[in-house]
Amino acid sequence: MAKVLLLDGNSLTYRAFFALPTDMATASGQVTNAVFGFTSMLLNLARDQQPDGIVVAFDRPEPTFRHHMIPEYKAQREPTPDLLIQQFGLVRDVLEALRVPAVDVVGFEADDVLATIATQIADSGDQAIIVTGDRDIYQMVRDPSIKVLYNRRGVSDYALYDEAGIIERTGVTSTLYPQYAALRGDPSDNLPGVPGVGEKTAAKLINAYGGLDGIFDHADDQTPKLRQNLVEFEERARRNFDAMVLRTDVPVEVDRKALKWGEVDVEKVQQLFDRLEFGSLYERLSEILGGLLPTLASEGGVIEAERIHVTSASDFASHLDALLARKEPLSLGWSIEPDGSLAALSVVVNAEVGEVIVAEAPVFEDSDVLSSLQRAVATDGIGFDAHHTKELSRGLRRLGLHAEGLRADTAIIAYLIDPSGGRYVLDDLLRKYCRTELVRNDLMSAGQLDLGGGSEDPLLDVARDALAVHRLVPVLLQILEERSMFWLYDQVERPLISVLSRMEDVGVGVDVGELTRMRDHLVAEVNRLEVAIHRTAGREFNVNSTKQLREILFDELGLTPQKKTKTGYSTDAASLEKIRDQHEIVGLLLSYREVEKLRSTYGQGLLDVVESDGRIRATFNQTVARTGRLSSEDPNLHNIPVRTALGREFRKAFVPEDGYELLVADYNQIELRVIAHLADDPGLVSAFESGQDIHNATASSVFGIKPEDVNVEQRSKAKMVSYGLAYGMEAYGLGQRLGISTAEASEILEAYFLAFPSVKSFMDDMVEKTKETGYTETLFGRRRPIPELNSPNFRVRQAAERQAMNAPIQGLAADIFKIALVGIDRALIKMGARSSLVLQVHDEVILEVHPEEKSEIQDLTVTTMGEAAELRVPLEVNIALGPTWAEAKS
DNA sequence: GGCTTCACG
DNA sequence: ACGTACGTGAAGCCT
Repeated sequence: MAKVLLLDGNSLTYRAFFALPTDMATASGQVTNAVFGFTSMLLNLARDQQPDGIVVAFDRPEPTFRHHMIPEYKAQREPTPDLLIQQFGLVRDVLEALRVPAVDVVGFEADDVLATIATQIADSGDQAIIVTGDRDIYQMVRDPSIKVLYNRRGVSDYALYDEAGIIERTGVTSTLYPQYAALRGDPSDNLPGVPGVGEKTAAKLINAYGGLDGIFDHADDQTPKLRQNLVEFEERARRNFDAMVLRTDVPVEVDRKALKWGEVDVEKVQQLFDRLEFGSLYERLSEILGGLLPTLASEGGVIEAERIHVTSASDFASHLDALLARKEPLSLGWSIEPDGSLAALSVVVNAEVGEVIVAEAPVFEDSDVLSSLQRAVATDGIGFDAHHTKELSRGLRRLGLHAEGLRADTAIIAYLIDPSGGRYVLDDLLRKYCRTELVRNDLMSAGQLDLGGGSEDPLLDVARDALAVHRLVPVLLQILEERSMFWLYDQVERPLISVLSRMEDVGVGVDVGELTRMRDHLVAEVNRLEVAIHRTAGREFNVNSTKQLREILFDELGLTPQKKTKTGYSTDAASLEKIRDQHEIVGLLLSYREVEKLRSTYGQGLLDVVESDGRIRATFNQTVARTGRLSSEDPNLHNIPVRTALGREFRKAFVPEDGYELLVADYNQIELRVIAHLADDPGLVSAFESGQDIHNATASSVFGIKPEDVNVEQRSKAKMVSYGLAYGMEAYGLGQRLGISTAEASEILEAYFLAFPSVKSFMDDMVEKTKETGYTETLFGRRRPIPELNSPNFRVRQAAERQAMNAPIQGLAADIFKIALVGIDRALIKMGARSSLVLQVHDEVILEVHPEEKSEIQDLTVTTMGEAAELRVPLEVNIALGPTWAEAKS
């Protein structure tokens, strides 16, 4: 039998407000007496009653009566003070953080809602305890399923009533209480009853005649004075009665399965209780929850590395062995030399006293150290936690160690919790999630000169990192669990770290000779074009300077400016394209821009980063893109040219290891398929199921013509619409890109939404849902907060709406792709392949495959990618092999 | 370090 | 009247 506490939010907050002084306020001046009192009551109740669930109901007047935010409590009272009104919002915030449902129903008061819910609970065989300072609720008491915890006064004076208790207190049974109260009135509420009828008389009359009807039928039997009052005030008593009877048919449904007291939103509780300066309540809550909450900063949370052992190899190995015997995951800190080798490693020994062991590079050459370390970080070992483990695992790999036993990567988890969170520096995370400061300067004695250039003691910092990780891990893991994001972490992001780590190590082969030839050719072209541009302009200038270029084009040559940027007229390609006819220079500039871009970013840029073994090793970021995608830097291998013939040449310079081939596989239209799935649009789904060219099919639907009659132009328009739509594009933008008028673009858009109506409603629903929750969510639980959705700035809000439409689409595509990547890697390991993954580009994977493994890997790649997720439409994969990236593109 | 431009999905 | 497609990273100019 479950026990549920039902609280009257209005009544209790009201009581708390008048019981506690209003000078109780935060440093910033917010009065908190009522919200404090209410929260304190709730925590006491939770502690004393040990309920399974808690629900809080609030009054919700009809909108027409809304001259006040809440009704004047019990009608005839003085207006509710503003200081109290302010705090109702805070009470709701507290409830949200505690994950206690707050219920209100338009047109009903809290006690009607509670009466209804209590009846539902009782009917299903569970127990309800209603907590309120309003005596009307007495009528709801039923043995044994409904009890009332009546708040007599203040915040801690309660009486628990069962049926016997009600009879003892009032002299009548709970069911007769409304009639009793109607007669005697409620002096404390200024509600008059029948004069001359007090508690005793009311009870006597009710019990003698069974109710108001009987009493008024027998009025003649009473003493003359009583009789006269009864006759005179019958109508008042009956009115009282009508107002007194609680409704048990309020349209309200509480999800009983979700009713679980105790699973609080740790992050929100921390933030809110910190803001409200509820340090003591936070401690009490933590105690009630069994000490699960991390310390608040206001409680003086500071951690410091107290004792550091920089040990010899044998010391370090034996320390590690002792730690291994504990069978608990190690908390590690690390630092890496510029060359990528492991510089230092730290391990928490005793977090309480800040004891950490640290070892420096030469120690890692020792075979005992290596074997102990390998046991620590192996899959079948006890595992480890650390920050940014991709870099750590690359450092360990250079020592011949396989760090596959990762449990928590604090950077990755922090990213999953909030992908907009910036750089994920340990100190910041510790402050944010543990309200704890990491002491970074204890060796820096006063008067010592800071010469700059980093920390005064890098080894100590490495030790502190390990302590920070140790503190953070339980908090972060709990948040993942609370948000049902553990699967995404454990099955996708965590294994992906190792995949990316090895891809970075493997790198991708480059034909330096080919690349150099291309670069040289481009340099010559750029020079040729530059001369031509200077000649045409009539003088020399820096063509790469938009500022100087603006002068030439718009001042000296008098060309027509198209649009403005923050600093002046734009010279971007779209603008230049429009004025191509106005002057010979424009075409030259467009060519120059194309060639110069290729020369600098790709020709020179790639040559600059080729390593001595003829390979390029980029960094694949897993904590950058807010949608869940990966990114690539140093160099960016996600934007190697492909759209123009000249640019595409660069892909010929991407080659496999000698004797291998490149295998390229990409998803066909994955984002559109994701839209079809999410919107569940019949037209779009069937277009994909039929297997025909999707843009052709779309054009056919949009323009109302047969698929075979669709011309190139119509197909490209349809394609543009399909993609633009995933970004929340409007008619203007479509028009710009199609080179047609906004009106014409608007017609095409309308036709599209007419042909695929679910797509439109899906987009609208996304924005609506995100406004409510504050974040978008993919099918696999990846979240992206979009707070700007409620911005008062129209422009900001509109941009946020587009993000809310796009994030679930791009995010789900990213989820699917990551799942596929992990799956492919796993399959390669399982078959013991010599072939390796070398690149990934959002929906495309590139492997270098050994000829003998070709067909097996081709099969497993197609299968793994195709089965990465089960959508309403098939996931189609294009795959091809070749001697270069260019030639392996189908 | 901000701005502009442009490469990719 | 204004602004107008999501997500990245790099090069180069300029303050």
